Amino acid sequence: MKIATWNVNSLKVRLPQVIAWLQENPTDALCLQELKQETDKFPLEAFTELGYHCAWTGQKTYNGVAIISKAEPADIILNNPHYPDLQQRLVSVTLPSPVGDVRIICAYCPNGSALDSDKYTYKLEWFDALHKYLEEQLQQYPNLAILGDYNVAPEDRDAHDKYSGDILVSPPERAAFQRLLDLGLSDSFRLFEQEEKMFSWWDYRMMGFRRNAGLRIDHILLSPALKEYCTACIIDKEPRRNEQPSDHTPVVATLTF
DNA sequence: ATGGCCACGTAACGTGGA
Repeated sequence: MKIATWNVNSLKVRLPQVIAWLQENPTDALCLQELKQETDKFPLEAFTELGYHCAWTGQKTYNGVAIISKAEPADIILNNPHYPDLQQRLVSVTLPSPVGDVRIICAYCPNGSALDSDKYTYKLEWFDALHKYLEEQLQQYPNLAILGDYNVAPEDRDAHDKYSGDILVSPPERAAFQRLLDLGLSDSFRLFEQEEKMFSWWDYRMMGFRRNAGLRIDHILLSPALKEYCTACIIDKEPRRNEQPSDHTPVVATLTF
């Protein structure tokens, strides 16, 4: 089973790239963030033609998340029942697997903007609410994976030099991320030996990708039960080389049952 | 040369992203 996450920064613009990527990389569950389109504008047919099912929620201009899956999703939950939020950032589904149900959660965590911003406060609150939701979901679903754009680089090695103490790497943000790990979740990327300076996002400006001036902020977290089946986690930098790329690139985990 | 962005909505910039 392959599961993946990709912040596409506008599904309207990136749809051909997502379709091409899926054709090259058959994936059991692909979590997309930043659809930037209303729920009823979602290009369902493009995915159904490829044999995929979809669960999604969108809004105009901002946010929006989707889970594209080979199997039909069950028990779909949109947003966080513990956190009334107009911003569409969370979708959860259950998929079948050889070892039973697997809960897949797709998250687009807030950016936070700046340390003195109201958006930063919102970000930390949002993480607290996510923690509560995950705690509950983990009790219900031992096989759980939460994939998405966390907008947190967990450690110094996950950030290019120029980032220190600022937004995306500040201690409170890292603590919020760590509290998720403290639920028993594992950062699948760190289960394996990896090259140094591996990032999942690069600024469009200042030749960020060329200089590899990036951040690792897109993660796949696995519950203790699911972690046992994880045999690989890679960052696929190829789509970042596309014409008109997203500033994020996919992260892919392999589960071998 | 040490910097040069991108997408959206509404109509030439302002906002947000990270």
